[in-house]
Amino acid sequence: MDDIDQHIVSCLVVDGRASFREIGEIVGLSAPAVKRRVDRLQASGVISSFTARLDQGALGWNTQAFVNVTFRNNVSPARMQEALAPIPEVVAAYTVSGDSDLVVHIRASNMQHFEQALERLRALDSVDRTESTIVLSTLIDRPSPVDRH
Amino acid sequence: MDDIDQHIVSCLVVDGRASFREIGEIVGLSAPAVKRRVDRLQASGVISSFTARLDQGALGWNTQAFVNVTFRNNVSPARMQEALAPIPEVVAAYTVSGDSDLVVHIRASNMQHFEQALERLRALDSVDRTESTIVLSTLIDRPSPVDRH
DNA sequence: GATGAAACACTCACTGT
DNA sequence: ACAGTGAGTGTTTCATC
Repeated sequence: MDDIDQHIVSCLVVDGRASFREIGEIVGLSAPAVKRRVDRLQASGVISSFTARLDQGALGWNTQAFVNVTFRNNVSPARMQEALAPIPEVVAAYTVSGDSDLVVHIRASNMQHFEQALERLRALDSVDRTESTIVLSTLIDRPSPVDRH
Repeated sequence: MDDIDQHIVSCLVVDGRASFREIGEIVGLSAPAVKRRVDRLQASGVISSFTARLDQGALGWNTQAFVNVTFRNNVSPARMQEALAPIPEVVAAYTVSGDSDLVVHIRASNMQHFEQALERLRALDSVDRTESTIVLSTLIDRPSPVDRH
């Protein structure tokens, strides 16, 4: 992972469908050389996948919330992940330090739909309390930077 | 935005670099027909961009937190967005209903780096109080579903 | 890492429905 | 309005140096 790799990755974050030749021109490499590096970056897991970013508002998923979950007893992160993965409305989940044990980011089409998803959450074993923070609007939502730090 | 569009979009979420011919085979269309639809989906904003998803842990950005921000006075979302955009550590920001006014998702390379970013946040005009929730581990982080709801 | 060549994909204008 | 076809161009992907 040298400077050129970093440059290639930042190109692909900006445009995930950029051609290898195009990237090569920017970073000063031939297309096959870029391909080999991208293949290596994917194999090593630095690039986990390529995806289309959607404007969720543009197709109906207008309701989102952060749900702080508190457990009754100790639950392993692995078991919690298993339990959350089947709920499609859960787009992200993090174990956290602080008042609650888990922060779950939920996306739904509307409040009724959100309530359904929340009920599925609350029905999970060991869930003691949930506290929802409804999102009013998304100000920023972007990939994290690749830059050196 | 019919069923075929939805199918195409879900293909592109799974693999953002899939070829139009490949997608066409799955959804039962020719490559040019798929391209025309993808172009239209981008123009209409349903697909906002294509990007590489990175494993942030794999290159050093191991610290993340949710910061609940409370304002002293009323601040317009637009002005808040302007103020937050230049801070690279801010990967997401939402106005919310509840105890605080804003939830800011911050990613940094370590605690010291996070503290720097937090100080930049706290230095913004009209920021009254911040309350940070440190993320211990990421259980789930995935694109939201495209399915009908 | 570069080059060259073959296979493949993209993209256009055009045609048909 | 939308899908398919065909042709020209550009891109990917090898093997080789």
